[in-house]
Amino acid sequence: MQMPDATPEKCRHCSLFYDQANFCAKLTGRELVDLNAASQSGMIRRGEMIWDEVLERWPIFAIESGVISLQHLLKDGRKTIAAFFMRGDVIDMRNTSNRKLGHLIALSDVGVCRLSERIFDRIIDENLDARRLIWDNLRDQTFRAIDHSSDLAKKKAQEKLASFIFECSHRAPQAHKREDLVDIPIRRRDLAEYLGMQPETVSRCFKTLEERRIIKVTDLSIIKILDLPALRRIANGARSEPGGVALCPQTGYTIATSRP
Amino acid sequence: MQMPDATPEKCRHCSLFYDQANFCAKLTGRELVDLNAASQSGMIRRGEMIWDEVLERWPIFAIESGVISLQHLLKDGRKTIAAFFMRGDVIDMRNTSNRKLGHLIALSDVGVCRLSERIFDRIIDENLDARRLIWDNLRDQTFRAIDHSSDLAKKKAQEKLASFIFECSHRAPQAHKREDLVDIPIRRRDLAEYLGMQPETVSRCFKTLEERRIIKVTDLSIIKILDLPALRRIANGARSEPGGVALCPQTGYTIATSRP
DNA sequence: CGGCAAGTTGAGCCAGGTCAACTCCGGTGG
DNA sequence: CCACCGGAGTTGACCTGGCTCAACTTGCCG
Repeated sequence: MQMPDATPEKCRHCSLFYDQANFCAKLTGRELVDLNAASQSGMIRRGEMIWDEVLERWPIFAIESGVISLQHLLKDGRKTIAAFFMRGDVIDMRNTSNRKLGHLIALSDVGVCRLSERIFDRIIDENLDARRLIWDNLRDQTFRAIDHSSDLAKKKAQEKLASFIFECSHRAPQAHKREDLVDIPIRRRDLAEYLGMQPETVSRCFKTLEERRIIKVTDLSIIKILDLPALRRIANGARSEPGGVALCPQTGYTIATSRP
Repeated sequence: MQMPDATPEKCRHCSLFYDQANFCAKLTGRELVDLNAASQSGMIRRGEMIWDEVLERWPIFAIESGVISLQHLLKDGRKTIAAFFMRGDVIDMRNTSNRKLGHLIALSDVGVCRLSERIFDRIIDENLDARRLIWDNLRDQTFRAIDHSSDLAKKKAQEKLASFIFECSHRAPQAHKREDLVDIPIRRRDLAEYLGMQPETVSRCFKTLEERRIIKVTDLSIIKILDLPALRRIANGARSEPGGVALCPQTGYTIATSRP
């Protein structure tokens, strides 16, 4: 960016380049040119998966648009969406054991930029800003996954759905965002698989939330939050009493300070 | 290690130092001395939590022994163990949003080494091996969390338990490990919270697996695997038919190659 | 306008949550 | 040494949230 004229043609049309919070925006002109020369961008259509052979050749890639999912398939056909990745996520699939994790399947049409392993590593080595950003992104992925685990573990169907609405809201691109409108970027059935429930149950939960005047489902992909505090309470698992209950009802642990 | 004599006293008794797969083993003598001088090791007893103030001061630490958990508490008192960390894990809790994630609570007596943020960053910047290792560790944490999510999402109680046994087996320190003996480092109730089920259900599942001659529970913390293939099948969700069913029973997706 | 995939609604059922009683253990104090 | 206690784990009986299966509606695309 110190040399805007040198910006590769491809990158000039890529949203990753213009969003300051993304990897490409942190690169110097030279780095961008090098990375771009050795990388390739492409489009994956909804339902397509990234084959292992492709991953072998291009284990690192950035999502430019759309949603891609990491799916597990159980032997008897049950399917789970274990995580999904959106614009700005950089996915590093080196390390064979990780690749056994599941299949990368696009949940919508997805724009990806496959990065050259060699150049990527070189940039990570040399460019502190870029390294920090990648590191933060990976840590975000970690904590997001951990968060999701805890949603799945103990929450009821409605609570999971409420959490999911907030997750969508937080992860949506910052631009043109309205507080009360949330975009659901994936289909109901995928949503169900992500939350570990049945499409029927998802449908029923949306209905209940609408009946309780907490949300309004405008069209299938956009919901409007009518009562944010209520939705937040549900997401946080406040079961019946809206307020008044002690926040930390001593669940058996003797919580003491850890000696420093 | 180029200068073994310079090895700090503390480190000479620390298991992290001797295990080649751990961070400290990758450091040069000088780095180890510097890091050690600015760090402090300590012990956290079971049930104690790491307070936010301590985390503020020491956001990065390595686990030397024991098991520490990241717990969420729902408003109505339900509790979840979202993840747990064991020997060799390096936890980086910088970035405020992550800290809202939950509480770090020891599930057993835990030895930690709190690392100086400054020196840690310096080493990461300078030492390629160390950086790679930390990066891999973080990526492991990510994929482990994702894996765990998918366990929670679609698996039945027994299947989750089977998966958990394998998780314990994989994560156990490499040394003195026998193929068929698995150490369960946490209590039943914590296990239940990790797997999103009730202690009663955990107990019942262990019983069923014993009755089916798949495992043997020697004492509460050690189980012996009697029929590994069967256990693996259960963990992978092969519902009834042990074999013969098609592995990928086309569940609706048109799976096509992604254009490279 | 037909055809197909996605989503919704309804009815019935069961895995696992819930509650209560009981056992087993290690620590403590008389 | 034994009686007592409290916390962890187990067992049993019951009940319910959400899964299942099937029929229906809606929306999209050629």
